Amino acid sequence: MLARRAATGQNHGVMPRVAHDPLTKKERQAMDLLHSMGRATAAELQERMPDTPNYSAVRALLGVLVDKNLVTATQPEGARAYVYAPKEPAHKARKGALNRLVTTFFGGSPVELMANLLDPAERKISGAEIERLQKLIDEHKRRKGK
Amino acid sequence: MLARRAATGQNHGVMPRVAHDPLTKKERQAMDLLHSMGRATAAELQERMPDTPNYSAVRALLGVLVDKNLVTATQPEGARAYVYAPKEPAHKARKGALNRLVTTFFGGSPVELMANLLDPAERKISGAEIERLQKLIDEHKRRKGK
DNA sequence: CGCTTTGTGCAGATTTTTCCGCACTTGATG
DNA sequence: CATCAAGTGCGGAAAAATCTGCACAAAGCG
Repeated sequence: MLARRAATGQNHGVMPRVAHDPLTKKERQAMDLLHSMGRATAAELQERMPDTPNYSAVRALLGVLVDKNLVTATQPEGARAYVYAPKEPAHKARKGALNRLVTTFFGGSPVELMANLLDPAERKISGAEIERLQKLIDEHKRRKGK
Repeated sequence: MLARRAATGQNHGVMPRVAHDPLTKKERQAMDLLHSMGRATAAELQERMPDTPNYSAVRALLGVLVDKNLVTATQPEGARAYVYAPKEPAHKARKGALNRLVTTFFGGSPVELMANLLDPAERKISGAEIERLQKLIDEHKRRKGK
């Protein structure tokens, strides 16, 4: 695929689509999956896709993602199948998603979000985890306070 | 609109589409806005929509959301224009979004997420906020720890 | 009243997404 | 070497989403 090569390596002739327009339904699914998986081949992704679409369909989907410059496709040395991965570094993607969530659901207040995570009697958080969290907060206090 | 009436009130004949299938691009935008706004008329929503689509387009969009049973359309007593609002109670919507985020970006670890919110030297959190957070944690410790 | 504004209810047209098939290539296998 | 399995690169077709343009109703107003 021409587009893939262009997106993966340095591209000259063809400026890839700007695409800060939100993603398509399937595109979003694929991206989320890729983010949680780190990287995957078309086949691997297909497995975890809702309604498991046709292999060709998945490949096509990945193709547009590559065209949009959101995903890289690289061919591992000894392997035949392309491996796809989100182009945006994980930490940035996280930050973005987090900000979006905070503003659309928690009126811009991160603590409000955290409250939600802590509160609902859902023992989702282990003691050890809480300790870690406590340390983070201490740290934060130290850095900021005085 | 027939569909709207059916969705808003008790619907007999027509089972609305199940629709926990992911939302469309525009649908997602609209839902997010509605969530952050609480409620809005078609015109109000239109204003805040990216690329400000045609009024008819917005109305159509809202229409499908109503059909999918994700949004209610009610006609306030003295007013002419319908007012649209997310059907799912805010706290549930939040929880859902949060869970999704945690699993797709933070390997299922809420604390990892919080760390991200605390860490990056981004003074997003005021001292007072931190205090509140600290209290929440104390609370959590008390409830859980023996 | 007439006129203007703001909305509603369709019914399609248009544009995007999404899906699929097929010819071809390549590595493995017996 | 013949055959299979797994991939790839298109090229459209099929389905969905999105947008738009009326015609008509109800209020607001000079």
